[in-house]
Amino acid sequence: MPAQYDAATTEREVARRWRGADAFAAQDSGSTRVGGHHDPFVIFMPPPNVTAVLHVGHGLTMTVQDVIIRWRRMAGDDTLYQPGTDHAGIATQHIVEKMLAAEGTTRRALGRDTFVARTAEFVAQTGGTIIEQLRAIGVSADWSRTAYTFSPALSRAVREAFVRLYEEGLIYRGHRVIHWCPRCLTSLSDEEAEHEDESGALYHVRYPVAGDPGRAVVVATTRPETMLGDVAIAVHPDDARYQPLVGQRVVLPIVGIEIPIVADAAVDPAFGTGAVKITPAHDANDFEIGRRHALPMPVVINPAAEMEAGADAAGRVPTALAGLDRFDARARIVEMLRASGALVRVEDHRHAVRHCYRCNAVVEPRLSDQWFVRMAPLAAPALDAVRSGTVRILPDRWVAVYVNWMENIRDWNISRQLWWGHRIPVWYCDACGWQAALRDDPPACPTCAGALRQDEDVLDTWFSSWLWPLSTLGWPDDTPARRAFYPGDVLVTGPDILFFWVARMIMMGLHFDGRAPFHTVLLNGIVRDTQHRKMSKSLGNGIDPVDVVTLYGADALRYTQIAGMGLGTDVILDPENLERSFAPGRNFVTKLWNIGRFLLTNVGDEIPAAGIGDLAGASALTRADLWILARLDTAIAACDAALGPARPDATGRWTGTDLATGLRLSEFVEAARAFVWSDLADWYLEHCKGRLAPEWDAHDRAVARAVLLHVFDAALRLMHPVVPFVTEALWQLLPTTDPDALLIRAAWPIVRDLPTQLIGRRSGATRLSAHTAAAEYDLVREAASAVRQIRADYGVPPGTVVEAVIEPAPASRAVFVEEATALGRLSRSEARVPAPAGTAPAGTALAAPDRGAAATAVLTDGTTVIIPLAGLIDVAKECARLRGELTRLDSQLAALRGRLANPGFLSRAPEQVVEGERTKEREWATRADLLRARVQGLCPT
RNA sequence: GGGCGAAUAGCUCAGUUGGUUAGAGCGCCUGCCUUACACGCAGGAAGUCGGGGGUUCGAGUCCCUCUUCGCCCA
Repeated sequence: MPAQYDAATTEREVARRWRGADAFAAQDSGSTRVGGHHDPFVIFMPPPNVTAVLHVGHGLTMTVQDVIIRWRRMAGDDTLYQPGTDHAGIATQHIVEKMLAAEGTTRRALGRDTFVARTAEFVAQTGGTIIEQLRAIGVSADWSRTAYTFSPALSRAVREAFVRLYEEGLIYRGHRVIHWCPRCLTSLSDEEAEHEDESGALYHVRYPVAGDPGRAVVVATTRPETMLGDVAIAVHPDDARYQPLVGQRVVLPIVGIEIPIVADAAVDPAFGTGAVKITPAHDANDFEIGRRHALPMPVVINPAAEMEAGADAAGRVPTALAGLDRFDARARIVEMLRASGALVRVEDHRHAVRHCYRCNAVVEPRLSDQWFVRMAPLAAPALDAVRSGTVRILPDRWVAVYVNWMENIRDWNISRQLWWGHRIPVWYCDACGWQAALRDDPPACPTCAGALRQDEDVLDTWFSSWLWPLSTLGWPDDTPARRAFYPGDVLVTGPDILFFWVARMIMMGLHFDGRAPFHTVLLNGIVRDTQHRKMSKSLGNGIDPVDVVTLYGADALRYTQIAGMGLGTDVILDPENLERSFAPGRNFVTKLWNIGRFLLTNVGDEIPAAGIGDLAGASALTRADLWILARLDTAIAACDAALGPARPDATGRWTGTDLATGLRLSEFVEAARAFVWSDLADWYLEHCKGRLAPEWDAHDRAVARAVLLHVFDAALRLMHPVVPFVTEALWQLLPTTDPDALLIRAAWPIVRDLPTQLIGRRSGATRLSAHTAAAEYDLVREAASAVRQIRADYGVPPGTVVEAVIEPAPASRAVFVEEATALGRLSRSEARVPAPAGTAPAGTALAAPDRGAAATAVLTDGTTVIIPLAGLIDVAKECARLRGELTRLDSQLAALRGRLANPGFLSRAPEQVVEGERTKEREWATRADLLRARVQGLCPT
């Protein structure tokens, strides 16, 4: 075995083996739902944009999913990790349009069909990039099922869904003010128009009353440029200041026309002056007010966000302003208002401005015709699914956010004025006015046989994404995959697409299948830099996971991300210092490798004659063996507790604490890591060094080898979901591994029934429970630590073997007598346990070492460890050390005794707690007495 | 403006229904190339649990309040 772990070579080799064994493949026939023998367990990968390159956000989410799926695969489930990409309408069209621009052409010059073909070609060339990158970080999805939202099969699902919803009256065409991105030249949904706080201004403008120029109404607005489209002023009906004016008319400055003053309850009397201008074509609220009052809706801003007299706006845009960008126009209009004296004042004003989530341009509200999904009927069951525990959200604080959104749901604009996407399957007959949504392209109008025209727009990409769990499994058809794997289990993604995607998938699953597509939503954190800024391309603070894989290996990347991520918390990484960020992962992988190296070189190729069960039966296990086996059980239990439960019980609903239990991957990896490093490597391996020596008893050496192999094998299984490559490579090297077996499909470790009794090889006829033996070994470890601490305190050179005299507490005498050699090895000491006072020959106990020149430690059970350190000891220092400890212990004891003297505590605290405190009091008192005696014997008063 | 959440060691976070001496990783300090590993080993320092008040035998944990920060929705 090479001394240095070579991640690149190993990962390539292991990946090849997995590929050769088709290790990621899900079996339709394996699911219990279709008569198989394994519970299905399904994760739908959030499809990355087909043009995307892997970033740390993907890396994190996909790694989380992969850890979960590998865990369930080993636990025996029939796992499906469903991968794929989405066609990303706006983003992809953007990229191709940029390429065209570089070639000096445009999509309009090419025409729709040519442009779409060109884009498809681009996707075909580059679309596989992110899939290859995901493979490189070890994502074990079933790549044979890789789906694509724009594939014929998934497009059919999209069309079917549209037509059904249309037929059900849940899709309709609406005429209203929507969010418009003037750069992408398309409409956006509410979710795609993101709020961003900006400092702006509130302009107070004077609108003189018609026929009475002395009087005026002052309105406050943040967008003065829209005034060209004003059709009214609105005030609250109860606002006493304006009541007399309602019904009168004011003169619109600059334009010079008269508009009415209306009363509407939607006006907030406390905002600004309490009077607002109404621009129905350019503000969603104003649109509603305009409709209520049957006001005209003149359009004064064009799709490119330039001032232009559009529908119903003849004469409203002065030539001086026509063609100006909306922000330039704002400045000019403010100037004009100021010059005419209409501008009363301007005050600073912070407000949320909507921006396009793709290009960040300021969104322009625009009056237009769009297709909408009626959301309330779909939201009700989806809301109920979460409320009833059919679907849980982790961390559970997101439930409130989900509920809040669902309760205030608004209809979803699904039209996009793009060419790259699923074209809306609605046809119009201009001749007779016939209109329909159709599953198959119609040849001609069924009513008048006239020519048909298909809707020009395409669907929001999310309209295909919300079908993902259904469409990837073959919906609308009743396929074997769908029968086996729908509904799925866990959905992992970032909270930023909770509404965009997760909530809508739940709606579609419930609507078309009757069952939610998964029972658990896990929202992971966001990857940020050390200044807590979200990593992004535009900030240039990103980390390329592929770089990390090259430098440190995929395992290091995965380990670092998982270990650094509490449930739903952000992961902080330093893009400037990859070494600092990823060293923990690399170091852990190296540690595992070196444990394997030690073990394999010492254990050799022999398969142990006996398994753990046999050894226990043969009473061959030592205290240390039972200790490490007990620690392994503890670790497995801790890992299981951190990860599970995998699914709700037979009722199909999460209840009680299960609503917020499990999928704590950082706790899982920490439990496994602590076992590997702190228990196995730091203690058990060190302990075994003596037993593996050639001169050691052959039988006990064989026992140690068997235990080592068993424990390391289990450790590799526990770690495999997080660091799959190095664990698979090491596991292949174990002599106990079947040549055809793969760790990826090996069984998840289970807590075993530890042998309940031990007749220790060197402990005569002592019968001990495994639990007691393990607890006794903890005492040995405590003694070793005490010796090490004294060594360090007194600067004993590491090579020097010191003498350690143990005066055991009566109950621990046998332990220390039997484990003296082991203790010595762990602490570089010659440990001896003198016979109890009275039975030892005079002068052999503690006369030999000068007690005055010794350092002392008192263990928790009352055992005293004495290290004679003639020449090194400093009585004053030792006294200070002991007195310090004694003082600390005494003050704690005083607090404890105070509690036990409190009648309220004794009468009201549970018996168990009181008893625990009493036990503690006895132990502490013993220790304090021993320490006090030592101080009195050693220290001058 | 409405809603949700957070504040625990220098940093990132655990801390389960109130009950040991509040933990982990990283970082920091000291000493070590002890033949698996210096990507390591051993030892160590470090927290008035954001401030104030309350409930309780007992509060990091429950309640109120203030401060600061984050997210979602208008």
